[in-house]
Amino acid sequence: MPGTRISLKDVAGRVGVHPSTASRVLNPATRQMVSEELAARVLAAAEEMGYCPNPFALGLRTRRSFIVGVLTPDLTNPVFPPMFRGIEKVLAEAGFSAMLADSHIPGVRERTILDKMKSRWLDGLILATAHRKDPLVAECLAEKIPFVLINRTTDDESIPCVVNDDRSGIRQAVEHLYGLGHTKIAHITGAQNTSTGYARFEGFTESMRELGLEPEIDLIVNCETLSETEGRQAISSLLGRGKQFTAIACANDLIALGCYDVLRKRGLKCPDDISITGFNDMPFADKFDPPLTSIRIPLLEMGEKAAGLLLKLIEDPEARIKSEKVTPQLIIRQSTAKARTS
Amino acid sequence: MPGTRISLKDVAGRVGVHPSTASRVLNPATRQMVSEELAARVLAAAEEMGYCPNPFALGLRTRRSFIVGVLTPDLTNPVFPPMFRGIEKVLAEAGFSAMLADSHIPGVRERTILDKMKSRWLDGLILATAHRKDPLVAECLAEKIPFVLINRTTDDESIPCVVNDDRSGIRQAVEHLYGLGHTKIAHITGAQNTSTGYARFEGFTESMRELGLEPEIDLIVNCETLSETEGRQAISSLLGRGKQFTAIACANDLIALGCYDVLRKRGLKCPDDISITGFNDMPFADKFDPPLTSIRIPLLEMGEKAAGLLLKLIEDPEARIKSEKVTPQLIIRQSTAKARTS
DNA sequence: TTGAAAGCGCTAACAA
DNA sequence: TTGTTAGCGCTTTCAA
Repeated sequence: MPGTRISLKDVAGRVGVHPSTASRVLNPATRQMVSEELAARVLAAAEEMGYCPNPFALGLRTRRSFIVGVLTPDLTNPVFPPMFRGIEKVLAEAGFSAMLADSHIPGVRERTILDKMKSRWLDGLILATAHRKDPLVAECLAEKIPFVLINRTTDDESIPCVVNDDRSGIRQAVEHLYGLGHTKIAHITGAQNTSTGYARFEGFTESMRELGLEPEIDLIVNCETLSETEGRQAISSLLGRGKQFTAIACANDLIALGCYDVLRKRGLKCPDDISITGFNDMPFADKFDPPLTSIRIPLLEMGEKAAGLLLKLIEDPEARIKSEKVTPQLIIRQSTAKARTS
Repeated sequence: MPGTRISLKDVAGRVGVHPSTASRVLNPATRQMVSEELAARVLAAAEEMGYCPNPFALGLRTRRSFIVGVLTPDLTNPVFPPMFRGIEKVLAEAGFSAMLADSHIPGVRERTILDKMKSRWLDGLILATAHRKDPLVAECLAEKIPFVLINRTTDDESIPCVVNDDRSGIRQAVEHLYGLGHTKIAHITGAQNTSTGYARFEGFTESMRELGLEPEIDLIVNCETLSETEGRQAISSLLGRGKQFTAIACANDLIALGCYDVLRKRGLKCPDDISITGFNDMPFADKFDPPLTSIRIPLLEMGEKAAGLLLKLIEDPEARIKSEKVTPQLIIRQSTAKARTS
């Protein structure tokens, strides 16, 4: 940026030492090579002159940018801003900045974005875009790029990630519904090629069986995208099958909202006719009509943890990183109620 | 990033030319200096070898990073993700990337973030954090940093910005309420040290007067932060004043949601007892209870325009940039209804 | 403990 | 039209 451009040479000149000496002082790791008295003078001069290392020159030498790339699949999905905030907070504390790209359109744009991020020599990547089998993840792995997955992971469990315990989440929803007397419970899934969609689906069938309820194939509908639109289609399909059910466990809040639309349009009442649970506990879920029972995920914490893992990995690319799984919590509101005994 | 690190020298070596020749070919602006035949060979080699310029070396020479910094005051406020998406889209098309920082806590963190962004030699800045008198904006101006304001502007109208026509927005709300028979209309403002809060307040009093309604000081409450919490406090204060009113024009949807809470807790009905309008038309405003009448802002378009202006400014820092004002639109839902004639 | 010198990869002024 | 050279600002080896 324009303005003050004080170089190391300027600082060194002011103190009357060689630039390399000034460099040694300004780098904490090499500071003890320099006499205390000199170091103090250099430090004072640097401070006074407002010295600030040129990131290009620094990067050219050290191949480090102190920039981390963050890839989100859809920033307007309210789960991502808190995650990003957590990420950025931890990064900033460590002197890193975050480059954010929102792929929005899956597939082609993800590819482009990754290429661009690679070309920028970032120090690492946080990917919120992973699929269960993801060529981009495989590529990062092959190229030994330090990276961490967040929110979703891949089938390869060795990859460092920070995810929510989706099985636990959906189980809490199913048990809650069962506790209200529901036995005919439908599930609208998330995309099965994402770990979240898949884990929630598996968690659903598992917990149903544990309760002695056989999950019925006619009561499960797939959604490829977590959106209101797909939610509307899904519940319409469900209602069209003529199979009775009194509750739906949705893989996501947006899908639940899509269900709200269709129920209202068809004159059905939630929760009187059909109970609905969401997933994510998005902001203002308590303001919906009816307030949505959902699964709260510690999003900020996930972001912080992901950034923490990545920083470790950047420091030592060979480090054994332990993935983290955070625990979600059922938030009961008014979209779920006792099953009608009709 | 690790992996392939093909330098210009490598490409030149393969073709058997001097690195500077290869450089000339790879830079479209200087390509015509090189014979077509040679240029083609260099281009082919670069492509084949997957050459990608080292951004540090490039930046060191050209002082350009092709990175733009974006500062938001609160990314979890749903107006910002669409803006960011618009920004990033236009930037990406021009080969730029976006560094995002969310100040969250106003004041101190904004300062830190700006300092860090400056230290990174970004090519420009998009600030969504501006206050009417903003020392950071003044600083960017003084240091001749290319920057554009988005969403909010400052009192100094010469600064390039992309804002919404807030006066028009609030006027639409007031006229809508008036059309429903409301004459005792309250206003919960946004922070008066932001252009949005101030313009909405001014727009409110202006349009009230134009309708022959004198805005009453007792029916106007200030909010410093656009949050549900402050909205709750504001409407509580309003209700406590004992002055009658049948409608509230809120400066923001979050404030309106805070109002919902208090009304419900006190057993008052919206819109039966009190009509409420929001501002921003946040996602899912149609799903609230009741669906919120609000002012829709073309957020994506604002982001795109802001990025467009900034790119112009980066290309020519002396360019005369014309600020843009986008037009909002009233979206009528069920939080507003005919005034009771009691 | 400090200074000198080389070089990271690139561009641009100057030479040929 | 192409090659040579210098240098952007920094770190790091080597020498003193």
